[in-house]
Amino acid sequence: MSQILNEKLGKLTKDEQHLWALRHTAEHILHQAVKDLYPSILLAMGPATDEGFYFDFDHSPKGKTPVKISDEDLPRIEKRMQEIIDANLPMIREEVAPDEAAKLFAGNPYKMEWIDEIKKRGEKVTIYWTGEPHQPGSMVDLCGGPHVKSTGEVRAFKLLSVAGAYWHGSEKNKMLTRIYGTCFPSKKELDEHLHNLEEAKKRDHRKLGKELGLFVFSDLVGAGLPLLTPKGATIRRILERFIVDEELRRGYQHVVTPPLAKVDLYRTSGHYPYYKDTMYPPMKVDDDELILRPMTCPHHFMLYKSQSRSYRDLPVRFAEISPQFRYEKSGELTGLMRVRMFTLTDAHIITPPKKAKAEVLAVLDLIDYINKCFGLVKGTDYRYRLSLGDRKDNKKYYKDDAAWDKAESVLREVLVESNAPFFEAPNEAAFYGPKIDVQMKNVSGKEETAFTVQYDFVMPKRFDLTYIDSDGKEKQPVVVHRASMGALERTMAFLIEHYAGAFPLWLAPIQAVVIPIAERHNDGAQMIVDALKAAGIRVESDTRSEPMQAKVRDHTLQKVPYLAIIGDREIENKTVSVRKRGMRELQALALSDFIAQLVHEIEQKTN
RNA sequence: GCCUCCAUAGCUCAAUGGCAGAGCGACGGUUUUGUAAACCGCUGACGUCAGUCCGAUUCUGACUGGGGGCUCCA
Repeated sequence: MSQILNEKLGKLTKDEQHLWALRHTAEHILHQAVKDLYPSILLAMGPATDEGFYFDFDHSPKGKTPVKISDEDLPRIEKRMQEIIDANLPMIREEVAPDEAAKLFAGNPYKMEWIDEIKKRGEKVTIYWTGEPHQPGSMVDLCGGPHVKSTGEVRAFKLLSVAGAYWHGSEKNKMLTRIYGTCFPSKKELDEHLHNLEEAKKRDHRKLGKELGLFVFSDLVGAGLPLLTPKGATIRRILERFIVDEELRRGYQHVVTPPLAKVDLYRTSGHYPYYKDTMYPPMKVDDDELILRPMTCPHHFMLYKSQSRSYRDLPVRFAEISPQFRYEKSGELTGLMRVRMFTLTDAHIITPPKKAKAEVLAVLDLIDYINKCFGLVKGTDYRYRLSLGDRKDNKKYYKDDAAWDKAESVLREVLVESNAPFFEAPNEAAFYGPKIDVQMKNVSGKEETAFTVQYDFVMPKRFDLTYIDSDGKEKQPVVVHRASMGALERTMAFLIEHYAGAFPLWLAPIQAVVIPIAERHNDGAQMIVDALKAAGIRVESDTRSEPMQAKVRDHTLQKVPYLAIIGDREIENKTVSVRKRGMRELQALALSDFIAQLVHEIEQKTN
């Protein structure tokens, strides 16, 4: 642990190291303040982070009356922190023998657990004093640092929120109280950071989804079950058509299979024991048990098995816009990001092992193409995660060490060869094999898997998938599972946030609004609408009895890409006055030129 | 699921242990307008179920839904 930290610190610039030390110190000031205000509380642990710092407290130690800390208490804690800062206490490092440390932290099981570990390694314990060592009123904590010299150097900090967090991150352990805060070298930088957080909230897909009328939720329908409005459904339809067309172009065959099946299908696949908790309970129908599908793979395997397959037919690439159902825990649901019924742009590529690598490469190429169309930049907007298994964990992962080694090295080679920025994540694989995940950050900086490519050597065995090779012998293929455009719900959430609701023309649910200035221009406006519709443009006219300024304002707020104003002048000159989103100056265009411009822009998929 | 906070009209927000108020929207009318909000009128809400109280939108609890986290995940 400390080794990893040291490596990380070694790579930081001087300024970054200073920031790290400041945040670490702020964290000590926090727990000192909390201990002052709530003497019965126990310190667990807390780090400095890229965004600030946090600390976990046990608010209800054994034998003590539990205390409750809520957001309302933060100002009080901040005030106490400021007093500690004003006192300008020194931060003093000391190395002590584990047994001596044990005396200092007697009665704190969290610290003792840590000290025991250090003792087992035969190392000394590094502690930090806030104030003079071993003096009454001085605070001490187990900590490797680094810190600034004294608390007075912390000039700009803010506590942000209170949260629950499990000790060691395991839901089997006790839930502790976590306090998040942040800290910067100057007030100005802190304010800037807080301002950025506010700005980020404005592009939250849940807020924009409501403001732009893209989707809603209903208490009666249920949590995690979004209803797409006509506008939201339009975006979804564009995405579907786009991905289906692109996949057909790239040699996929699109199929349709039912979103429910017998439970036995999932027993055969082996999904059932792994996914039971997130699957909806079986429905008894006559003598069968049916289940809403949590994934599509077995359906596609049944299609594959419906006839004998020759090596000449392989790879077979079955794709589907596939609704699937997972009972996510209530606390995990978030807008369109995480829902209980989602639509995966799914496919299963069944291929001889030796062609698997080329197939994975082709999938990465497709993903890069899709992201390019979305204006997403590799490395900044998304990065790859090589999600690996754990040979020791036979419960979570199918046991076949040689197959895992092979599969992981194939995926790693693909990433290296395609020059993709990636990082490796142990213990993130599917139970049937390793994956390459395309990771994107949402508006609050949380990283989620957007798209995925998985190498599967287990299902072919389970389902006895075979093909006849050129030597006439029956062989076993491997399966590449992939979601090229991920789950449409989640992808929409990412796109809403990425574009801040100002969709490029090809994705905009309403591409243009024609605005007649007065009632006598309504017919003229309708002619323009008809012409644009004939060219395939999603257009509406706004014939409300409102001033033109009001109409311009409304559609500007709705982030409509193009407004076309029609009045006496335009009708006389046979033009339209075009106002493009985000542009001040207007363009007077012949109708045919306007249409040509729109059609071109849609084809280019540019902004 | 767990910790914590929240829930007032279609939306954004007030107020209150004793008959809930505004702006926008919707609706009806007047107006027919030159690039980010015309005018008049009218409509409309205390999430659900219990409890405390003479009386609950307000206090308590449960449920439902939502936010911030944890766990989990496409």
